[in-house]
Amino acid sequence: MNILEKISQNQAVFSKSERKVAEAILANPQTAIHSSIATLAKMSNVSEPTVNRFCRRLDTKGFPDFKLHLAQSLANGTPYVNRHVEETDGPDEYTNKIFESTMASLEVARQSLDISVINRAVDLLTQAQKISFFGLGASASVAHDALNKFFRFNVPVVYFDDILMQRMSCMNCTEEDVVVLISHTGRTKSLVDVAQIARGNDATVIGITSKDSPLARECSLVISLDVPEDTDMYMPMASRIAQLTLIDVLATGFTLRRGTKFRENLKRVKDTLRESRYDKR
Amino acid sequence: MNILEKISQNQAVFSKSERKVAEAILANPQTAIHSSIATLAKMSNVSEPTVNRFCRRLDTKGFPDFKLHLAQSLANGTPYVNRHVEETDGPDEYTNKIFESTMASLEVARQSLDISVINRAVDLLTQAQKISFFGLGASASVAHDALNKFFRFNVPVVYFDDILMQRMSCMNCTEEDVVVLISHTGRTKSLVDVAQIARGNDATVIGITSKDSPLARECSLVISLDVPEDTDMYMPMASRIAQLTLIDVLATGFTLRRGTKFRENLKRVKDTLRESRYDKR
DNA sequence: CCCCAAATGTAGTAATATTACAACTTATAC
DNA sequence: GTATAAGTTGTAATATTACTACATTTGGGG
Repeated sequence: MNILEKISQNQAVFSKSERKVAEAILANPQTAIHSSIATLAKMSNVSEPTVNRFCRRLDTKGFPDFKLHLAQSLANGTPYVNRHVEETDGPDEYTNKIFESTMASLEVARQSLDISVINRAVDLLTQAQKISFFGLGASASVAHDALNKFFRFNVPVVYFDDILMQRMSCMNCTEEDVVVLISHTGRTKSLVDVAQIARGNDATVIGITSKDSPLARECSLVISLDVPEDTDMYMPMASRIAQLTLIDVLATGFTLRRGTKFRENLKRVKDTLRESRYDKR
Repeated sequence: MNILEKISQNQAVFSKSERKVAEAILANPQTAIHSSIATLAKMSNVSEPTVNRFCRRLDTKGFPDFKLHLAQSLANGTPYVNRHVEETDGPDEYTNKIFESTMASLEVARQSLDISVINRAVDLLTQAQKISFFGLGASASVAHDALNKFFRFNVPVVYFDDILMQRMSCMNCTEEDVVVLISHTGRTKSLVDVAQIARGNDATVIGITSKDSPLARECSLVISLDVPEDTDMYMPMASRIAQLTLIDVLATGFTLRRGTKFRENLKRVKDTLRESRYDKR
């Protein structure tokens, strides 16, 4: 637990002098971590052992250990967990909050991932005759991105953000095809339909969605991403980034499974792109 | 800057013994922060002053100060930027490495951002009669995502991933239009052309690209994102995530500028979407 | 092979933190 | 009100830890 919060919460437990120390630290934690026990004692107008006792009361081994904990609390850009954007935030505030909460969501997503499922998904993708990526709305751009990645692998790959095209494409599926469906909520009706159609034609359906959703129930394999979505803004933000990172993971797993020679191919693709570019000076 | 990155990057600068220290720390940073200089010296098979010199070479005041920095690096969910995926990595390894390096890149991107430029960009976007988002390849899906976001704002917004459509669209630009061009390298020829056409018609051109690139030179305003791209995989990964997060920032700035009433509109858009969904139990 | 510079280690010194204990404060019982 | 015990705080001694100055070693070039 964050030691700064701990200090402000345990105020009641502290003795008079200890509270002085707490105040001195809270007033300027950044200075505190760069001070010696003597300096901090002076700043708080108490003796050195008092500071030491203060540290121990917070379940640290002593002053140096306490400083380490404090340093870590300060390092986390997110001292107070839910850094939602406020009405009154200026550009620097909302920029930092969005970046920080995006990073935090990625961390949560990473921890919620089931590696064995990822591995299985990579298995299925490498064996596929044809891969389709479908999504709608915000998830459409994720599917679009997946197309861009897997297209380089020289595998037949398909992407549509049009419901009818998605349905028609799935009508012609075979059991050797893999269909990847992307949806944060997993409750988009037409995407659930697409899943059923694909399954009806024996295709393998991989869902990148939240578990226990209607879509999840129709999939052969579900990669569930439990990302806390910031609903304040009424737009998918963090969920989408997590999905994209997952696509990166799948693409990387794909290339690793294919071996070194395959990666030389990739380099050639990249080299070809260079012709459409201005030279790097 | 993250001191763990610094250690792995500066390997070349270190002397033989210093490298031993670096290895010992990288092998088990968690232990390192709880050790005294003597313990760490033993673990690395060097003398105490060597450890001290090692710390100073990393621009810290000494060993205790170094430990503080190290503690802060460990506290951030983002251990190393340079955790490249290896040939031999298993699914859990490459998954974690990709998530971690993505988070690290976001942190780097955040620090490289110029807030005043963001603020200016939000200004321009809110005043625009029509907003266009153009990108090619991997950046196309970012533009696609931007479309999805800004479309909800009830502003005329346009997106094309087709070069000809992009050009034609820019032919009809006016000075009240804003064109946002997305490109990691900023060296894609046809996108530079598009910038010139748009500028020729007095439109405002915002570039989300790397600074000092040919594209940057053609833009009215450049939001530069300096993200270290992992080139091992020959695919844009981190740069794209940073671009998307930047889009989130711009969209958020946009809504904040428009005020509360505007945000109620957004809620209605979201509520409308609900009809296409299965109910949440 | 020798010299010089860089690197590393040794031993002493300085700083910092911890402990033991004494003095003081406060609360409570009589 | 006073005695006493418990709790709090400070002082001074001690132990730990980090740093500095200098000696020794190593390695590379003439």
